[in-house]
Amino acid sequence: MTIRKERASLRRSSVRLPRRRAESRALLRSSILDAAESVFAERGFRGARIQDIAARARIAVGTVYNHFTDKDDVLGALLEERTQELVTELKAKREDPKEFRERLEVRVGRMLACVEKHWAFFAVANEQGLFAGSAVPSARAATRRLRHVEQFRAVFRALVDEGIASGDLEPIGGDALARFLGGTLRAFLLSSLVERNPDVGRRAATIVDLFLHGAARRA
Amino acid sequence: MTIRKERASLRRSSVRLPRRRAESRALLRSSILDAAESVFAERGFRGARIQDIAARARIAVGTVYNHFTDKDDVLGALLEERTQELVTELKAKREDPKEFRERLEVRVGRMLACVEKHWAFFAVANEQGLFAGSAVPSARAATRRLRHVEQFRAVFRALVDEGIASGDLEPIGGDALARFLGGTLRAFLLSSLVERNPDVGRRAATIVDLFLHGAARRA
Amino acid sequence: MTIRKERASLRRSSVRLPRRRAESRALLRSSILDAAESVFAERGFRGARIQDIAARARIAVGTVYNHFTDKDDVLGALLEERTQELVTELKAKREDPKEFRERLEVRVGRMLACVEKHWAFFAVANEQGLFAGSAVPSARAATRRLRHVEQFRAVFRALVDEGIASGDLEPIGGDALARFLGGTLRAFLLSSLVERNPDVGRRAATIVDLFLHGAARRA
Amino acid sequence: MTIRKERASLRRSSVRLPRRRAESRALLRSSILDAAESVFAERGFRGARIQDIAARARIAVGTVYNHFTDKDDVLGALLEERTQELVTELKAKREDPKEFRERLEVRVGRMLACVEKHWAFFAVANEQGLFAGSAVPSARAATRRLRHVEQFRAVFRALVDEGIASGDLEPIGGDALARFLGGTLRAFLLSSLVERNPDVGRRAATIVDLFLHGAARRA
DNA sequence: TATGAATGAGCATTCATTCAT
DNA sequence: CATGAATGAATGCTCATTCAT
Repeated sequence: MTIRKERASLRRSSVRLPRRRAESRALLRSSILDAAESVFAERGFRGARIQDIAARARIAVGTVYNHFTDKDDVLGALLEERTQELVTELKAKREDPKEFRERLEVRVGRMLACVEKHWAFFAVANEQGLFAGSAVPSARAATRRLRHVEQFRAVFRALVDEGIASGDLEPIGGDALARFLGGTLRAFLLSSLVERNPDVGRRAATIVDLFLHGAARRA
Repeated sequence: MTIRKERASLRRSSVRLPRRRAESRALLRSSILDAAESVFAERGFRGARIQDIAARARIAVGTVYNHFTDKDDVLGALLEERTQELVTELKAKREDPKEFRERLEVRVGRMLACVEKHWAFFAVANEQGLFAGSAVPSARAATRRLRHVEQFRAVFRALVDEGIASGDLEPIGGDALARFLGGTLRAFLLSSLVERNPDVGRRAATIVDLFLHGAARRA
Repeated sequence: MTIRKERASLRRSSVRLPRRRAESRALLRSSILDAAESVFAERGFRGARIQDIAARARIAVGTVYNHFTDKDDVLGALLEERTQELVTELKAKREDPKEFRERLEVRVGRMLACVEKHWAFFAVANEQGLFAGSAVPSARAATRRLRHVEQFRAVFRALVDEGIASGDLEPIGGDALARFLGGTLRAFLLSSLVERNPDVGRRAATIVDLFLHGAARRA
Repeated sequence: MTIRKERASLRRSSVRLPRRRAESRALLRSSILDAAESVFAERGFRGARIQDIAARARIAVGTVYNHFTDKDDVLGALLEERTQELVTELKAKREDPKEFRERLEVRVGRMLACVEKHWAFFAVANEQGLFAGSAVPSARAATRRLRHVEQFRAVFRALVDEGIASGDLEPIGGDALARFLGGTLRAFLLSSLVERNPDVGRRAATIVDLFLHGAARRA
């Protein structure tokens, strides 16, 4: 309704209309992905019915198919989109502190925040084995997923390599450390999902501390 | 048909037969669970067809229903059975060393061995959120699962509590440490699944080391 | 958009425009029918999607519905249009020769030419049972079709009746002869579709010869 | 019911049961094909719903899929089965008369009888272009169909070649004559479908007469 | 009037479950 | 008990049709 009025008053150039259309198209696509994210999270990929996704997005089934070729495509697009968003968030930023431990804390904090926002995606990603292959869904999706797994791994790897380079981490295999970091994060991410503890900063500090110095009693 | 006749002619003692029957029944049940484990691991719970499970167990579909009420029941029984087995394996044993770090290594080692043997179960358990709730399959199964999750948690918790009690671990929240241990294990378990590195002992040492002292460069 | 503006600037007489409009309307309608003809021929009526027809006519789906009430109507209009055209072509013309055999040859020749031009329509007509009821699509269309079948039959019947009247054909039932003529034509029409033999005249002669004297060895 | 009783009284050997099963399986398959034949004939291939076929066969939808992989497979099997039956019927038999015209009459008569029995199949075959390609259904079915078309052609061709060899037919191209015969037959077959004239013999004579001597007035 | 995205009824196909043998 | 064919509800996907622009 609002949109229609806006359009009427804004009708200025022949370029305007297509732009609007593209916008609304993108909006719809995005709301389908949002709906899919939550339905996938609730019922798992196979348990999710296109009908449910459509209903949650308040559109008709057919409309889903105007934006995605099939169910696999919805999943693929979701992983693509969210992975991109998250990986961007996790990469180093110019304003990040220089000292390793602080850098780590900042970035782990960002990740926790992300997860809080997109916990549903994490459930999906986990089911799809994004954090470590488990089930074997459709072959088509599988190829696509590999790329995403790699992206995540690369982020953790880069983080760890930085630490090794700066002499802040033990020069054990970077791969093992990356996994260790991932595992530590994961352990607390999952509990965040349940507990909804809002103090992200403190948790980040705890995580980083355990990652760096372990659980052993310190003198 | 043939089998029944043979049995009839072999009838030896009125005690013998029931025992045989019970044995063969248990054997069949067990082989169905084995089949289910691998099929669930390959295709996920919803992706697995009773038909596939039956085929892998070299029996007819109907036979599955003579042993389990429905698909959910197969999953439930599988989780029950394997969880039992694993938890038993993970609990302290009398012959375990007394010193904490060694105790830990021995038990982590046992766990790695378990996983190697039952990697398929871990895939299933992971999908079912046994290690941290994600997807929400059938409600019926959900209740049952909670118990399993608790059993696993309890094992880790006990392990960590021992360490805290003996003064070997920082007295942070036992829950957090239990999660940390779980996460660290998980990180390496998953890679074991892929890499199939046979040297369990060395990996256990690495894991325990990281758990205790973290990844930071040591002086 | 552009088109509308151009039109607006070209507005010359109040009479002109409506005529133009009517013309362009008819043109569009006709191009939709052309598109429909080829798509129906390729995929059959039920297999043809309005979308395909629109695409082939280089218009939007909605436009099809501005000219026809529904898919059945497109088919109906197509049959109507083409049947009319063909029947006109097949009827006796003033310049046709008087002698029966020659008349026959001329008209069979015309028919062959028609088919060559509208082979796609024949495929459609055949599917619709225009040459002999087979499938039973929608009831609405069925009524309409009957009229077309009758028109075709009438043409053949008239041709044959002429021959009987002039004493050139055996006075067996006119209906049977009409069918025989139709069948003979059909046999060669279909091969024309495939072979694309351009010598219409010679084929017409062959057909007429077989129709008149049969396949038996002549002394 | 009857079957069950029979079985009880006949239970003799372990071979008996499988044989029965195979029989009932074949029976079911056959009744599905019968149902499919009539539904395809009524609504066309695409218009026919598996549900309709199942209903007409008085079975559940799923049962259709226990016997055929998909809808295309049902069509394919139908064409296969019936084509085989018909081609067999149309081939020369030892007891056929030696004289060409009589041979022809006998065989044309057999064909008419066949059609009367399987008129529905002819409608299907016609839609599928078995008698002359028109619509283009699924690619998978297409390959299969080609074989059937060829079988039919071969039968007509053989018939005509016999006539040419024996000097009873004009040595025009055998292909053209085969088509002519096919067309003539077809013309009357289709009318049989409608008229249900039972006197097969007389019609066969008429057809053969027209095929051999044409429609021209004889002295 | 042309456009093309949205709609949702309709259909092919799958698969958990039953049950006669 | 084991068997496996039959069942039919459930679900992904299609496509004729509508309607706001």
